Amino acid sequence: MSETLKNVNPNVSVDCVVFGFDNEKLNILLIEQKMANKEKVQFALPGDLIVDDEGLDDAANRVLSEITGISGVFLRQFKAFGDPNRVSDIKDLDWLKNYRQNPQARVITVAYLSLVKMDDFQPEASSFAERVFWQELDSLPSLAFDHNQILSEALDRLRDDFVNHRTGFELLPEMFTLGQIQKLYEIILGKELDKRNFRKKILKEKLVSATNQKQTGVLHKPAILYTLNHENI
Amino acid sequence: MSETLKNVNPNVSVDCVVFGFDNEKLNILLIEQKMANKEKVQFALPGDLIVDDEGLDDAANRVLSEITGISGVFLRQFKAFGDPNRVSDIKDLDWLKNYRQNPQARVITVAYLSLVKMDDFQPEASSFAERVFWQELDSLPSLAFDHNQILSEALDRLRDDFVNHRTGFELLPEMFTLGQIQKLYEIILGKELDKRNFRKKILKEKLVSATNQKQTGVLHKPAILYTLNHENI
DNA sequence: TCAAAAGTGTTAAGATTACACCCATGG
DNA sequence: CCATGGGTGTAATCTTAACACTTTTGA
Repeated sequence: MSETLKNVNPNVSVDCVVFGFDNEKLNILLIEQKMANKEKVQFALPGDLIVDDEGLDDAANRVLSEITGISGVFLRQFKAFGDPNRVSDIKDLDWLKNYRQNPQARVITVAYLSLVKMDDFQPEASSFAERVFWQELDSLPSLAFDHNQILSEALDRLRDDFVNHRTGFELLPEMFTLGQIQKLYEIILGKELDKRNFRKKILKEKLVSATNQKQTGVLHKPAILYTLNHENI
Repeated sequence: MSETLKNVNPNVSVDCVVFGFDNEKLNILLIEQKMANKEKVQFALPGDLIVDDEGLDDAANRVLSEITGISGVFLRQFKAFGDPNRVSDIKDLDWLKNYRQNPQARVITVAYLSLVKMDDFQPEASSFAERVFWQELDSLPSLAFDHNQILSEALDRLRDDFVNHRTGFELLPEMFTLGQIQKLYEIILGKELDKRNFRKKILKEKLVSATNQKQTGVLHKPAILYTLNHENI
């Protein structure tokens, strides 16, 4: 570890909640902690202490990249978590003793949120991660620290941003069908939508433009392919 | 100062953006820094380092109370600010040397937001505040650190919360007229609203109930007084 | 009688919701 | 010929926006 060189701030960390979309379900990027005692292994969000000459946004990008190999995603700050006991649960003690100079230090974490296409990224574990993997959101394990709580608040915020601030379109392929974009909405919002009403709305808002191409090789009527209208998002 | 006793965390502070409503304008609670050299005095948001056994929300309430005497307000976290140079501007050096054990320490601040009725609070300066006062939002001075930026983001968030999450009704007196509530909206949103449409909407949403009382002593047709419907907010 | 804010309805346009059938393709 | 998802329109309801005159009071 290069922590001694980098002048780590012992009191402030960042944690990254990266949602991944695979056209079917929402997933969440988790790490398995690297521990000598296999019984003490836990799952966690990728996150680590910041270093003293970087901003919070930079720290979030660096940490995500160092632990999971994922870089170039848009990470958005959503909340700071600062319960004085958030890193003093007995379950987390072994990990802290292994990886923190001062395991008792109180740590405030600034949580970041992102939503990506799973296909675009090949997570590779490094640093204190034994393994990095995508976990389906509807079968989440219990996580280290207060990471279940952070994740739950992240999901609320993700949905809010998706409807109110039109984020999330970057999840679509270059060309896509109206069925695909509807499915994206349904998965993120966790509910079904009316096909005709959905199409009317998307087309009226001019979020997408039809190309002159169609799907091929599908076992049903091929759909018209659309592209994003970046100006109107 | 009791900082040495309280085990202050040198790296994390809270700052409180308290908006005050006086039925006419939006104001903001500022302090004037206590400094021997009167030429170095600056205005700032009330804020200070956290201590190590309190949560962030608790810290915000404590700090606001210690510096300004104001307590019992609902403070809502809205963003962490962590630019590595946010407390290293030359203009802030004298204050830091006077009041911080380690003036070079990098400080991440967690910013809180509140909106109160000015009449309900009598700010009283203590700690490093020479003076505490309400400043009209449309004639803001230049502030210490990055406090102008924090304030600007707080205002965006205040407006967003006001329309989307129905906060702010606590600013009304026990009984109020529809004209008063409309003015509240107009001041916070910074724009005029149509009287008939506004009334229709407020009444349809059942946010308020008419009482059988009216204004007295006004130089115009007396208005019906309303109370809040707390269930529907 | 004047000034000041209260109070009041209608219309047009746009947005939202509910709902059912035929179409084109590959297997 | 069948299974699959693609594609389409209408009517009812609700929401939003624009707009002007009369009322009640105290000075």
